[in-house]
Amino acid sequence: MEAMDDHETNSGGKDEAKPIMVILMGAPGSGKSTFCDLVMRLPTRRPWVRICQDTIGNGKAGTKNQCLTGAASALKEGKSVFIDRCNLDREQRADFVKLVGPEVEKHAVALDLPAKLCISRSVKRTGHEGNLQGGKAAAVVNRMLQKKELPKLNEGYARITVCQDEKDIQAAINTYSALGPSDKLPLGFFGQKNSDAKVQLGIMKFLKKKDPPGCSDPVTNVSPENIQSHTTKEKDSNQVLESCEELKKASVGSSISLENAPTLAFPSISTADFHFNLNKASDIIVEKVEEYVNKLGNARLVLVDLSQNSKILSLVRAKAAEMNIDSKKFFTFAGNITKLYSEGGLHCNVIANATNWRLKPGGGGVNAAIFSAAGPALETATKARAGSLSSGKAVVVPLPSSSPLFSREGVTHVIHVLGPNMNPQRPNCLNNDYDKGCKILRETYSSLFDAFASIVRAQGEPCNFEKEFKGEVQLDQGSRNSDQKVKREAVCEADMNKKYKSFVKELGPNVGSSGDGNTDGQTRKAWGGWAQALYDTAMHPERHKNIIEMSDDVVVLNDLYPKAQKHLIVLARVEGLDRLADVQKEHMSLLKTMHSVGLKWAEKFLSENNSLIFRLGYHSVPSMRQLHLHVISQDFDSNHLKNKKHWNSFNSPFFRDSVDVIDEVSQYGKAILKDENILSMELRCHRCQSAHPNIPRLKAHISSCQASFPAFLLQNGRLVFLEGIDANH
DNA sequence: GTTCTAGAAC
DNA sequence: GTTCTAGAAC
Repeated sequence: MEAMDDHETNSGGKDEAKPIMVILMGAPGSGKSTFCDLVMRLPTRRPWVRICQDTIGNGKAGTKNQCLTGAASALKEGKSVFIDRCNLDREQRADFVKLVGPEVEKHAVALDLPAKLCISRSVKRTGHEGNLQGGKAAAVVNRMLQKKELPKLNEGYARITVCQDEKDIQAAINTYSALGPSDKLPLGFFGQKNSDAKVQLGIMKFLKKKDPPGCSDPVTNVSPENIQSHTTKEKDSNQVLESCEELKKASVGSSISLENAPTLAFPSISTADFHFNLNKASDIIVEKVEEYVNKLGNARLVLVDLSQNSKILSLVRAKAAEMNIDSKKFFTFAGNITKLYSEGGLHCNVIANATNWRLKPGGGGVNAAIFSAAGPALETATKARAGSLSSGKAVVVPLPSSSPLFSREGVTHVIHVLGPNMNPQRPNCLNNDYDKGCKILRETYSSLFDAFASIVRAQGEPCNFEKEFKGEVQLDQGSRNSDQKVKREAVCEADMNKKYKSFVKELGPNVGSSGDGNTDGQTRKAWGGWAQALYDTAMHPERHKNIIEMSDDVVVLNDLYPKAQKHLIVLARVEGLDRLADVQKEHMSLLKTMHSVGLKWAEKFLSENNSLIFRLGYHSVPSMRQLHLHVISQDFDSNHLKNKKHWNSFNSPFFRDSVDVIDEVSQYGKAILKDENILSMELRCHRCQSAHPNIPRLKAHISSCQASFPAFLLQNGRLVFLEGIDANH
């Protein structure tokens, strides 16, 4: 909570007094009323009004509407308000956020204290305004806490403070009581999450379905999106169940937002240590962003600076607005670039590092911060890519999964860039030659955005897919510089050994007949002996039992290790069609046949058990040779489902729905594949999307979760279930 | 794909 | 101490 300990108020601007609305949230007993009392005790500061649902009814139980009316009129009078009610879930808070326009800054202060503490306080107290005391309190608090959703920036708050202990609360009280009538607080997300949170972070966060869009406020400097489920820490299974219900509501009608999109977070290059003129730099940033932002499909660019009062951010913001740059695809963000997800809820899979020519840690600023946050893994991986960097250039470093930036923040790549130096105190200064400086800075941003584009393309984002097939040259900024080792393969450093081993294996006797050659520059694993079973079944079905249907095109068999009550495989019988990556337009009719055969079986199972729900699809990177379609019921009730890979191979974008594959192949001539790396991402319920720390807990949860499936799965026939039987239940 | 198991996490 | 994961062998 460094920010609050410093009493970071900014009374610099002589703005006229502007009221703010502070929405408190916390269980009974968390200390909301005390919080307000303590802040308001100081008469010299900002005029405050406390809107408390327990007292607003004048003896009778107050209503939410009374609170809304009360808050609106206080704000109209120019007073700042505290909304003192539990406000534990998003829906409860939403009406207050919507109450007034962007002219009133909305803050959230969450008093997120241990349940035990709130309960013991509630049980003990007498004379509570809401008359919640004694034995009943425990049950009520418990029930309420199960609904708890920590506030997120995308609900519309300019500032969020999460307090998890008394020290945090005191700091927040200090912050708000020191706030004069025209002072402004730094915006963004403040407050530590429990470091022992059970939430596993992985790349999933870039891919998961999101809250409905539309909460973005172009005036503020915060991301329009935020974390979905940091609230799952320490939840017991009951609580998770409860939150299913909430998510169920939330998932109805939600649409896919850009939060899934690949995102590059970058600092302003050369304007800190290298003293580049801010005005000129902001022109170049906006110019380059405008040039690239529409070439990047859905991918997003985010300019990040540590300070909310950052001059470069406000310059760029103003110029970007002038140029009408799509604020969903480009925005500024005040926060620590190494903690964008964990502290700011912003998902950035790629971050740029303004580094030094030696590509070494240290030197202060962003470079020191990124190297330090990423751990030694980044240094090693960087060394493997390049030994030095010249200005104007960029080098892409895939971040090993061992790096905390990868596991905690979900950063998969760091792009090092070196901008022009205008600081005479530093080596290679351009002596105020801004002609040259601007030219190099432009080149730097081009290198950066090209490098990002190459990552986006390599990840096969649908939005960029078409371009890839129009024969655009794959840019690999990282291997362009002459003074560095050329490593074309965009694989994680951590995978190098494995890949090398499998390459060596490939030379051995185990190689399958249909070449494991390199198409499109990607290394392919050789098939182990154990991986040939399906191939053999396809070629010689007569040698195998367990086959339930056979034709010239396909063989259908029960999966030997079913991962659900019903799990079968529709196997293609074409020689040389080892996996989805081999599928081309010429296989369209085969794909359709496989789909209809799979569908027929799903329908047969449905006729026997109408509560089943099926999904048909392929693994992006199968373990077994020979193209096969999985037809799997969505109960995942099976002892064979044992690990993360099992789960994620059926419940992440790694699983490619047959309907989508058919669309993609017909449109682009091949299917979009996801990397195996995503199999190590966090475990989330396929229905309510709640996160779970391990497989046993996940399985316990899914055995009873009845939440609606995400909207994505309910579309385009991705899920197969009986008409009239609602897949939501 | 599974099985086995060391050692991390609890 | 037990549970769980993840890597290697097959």
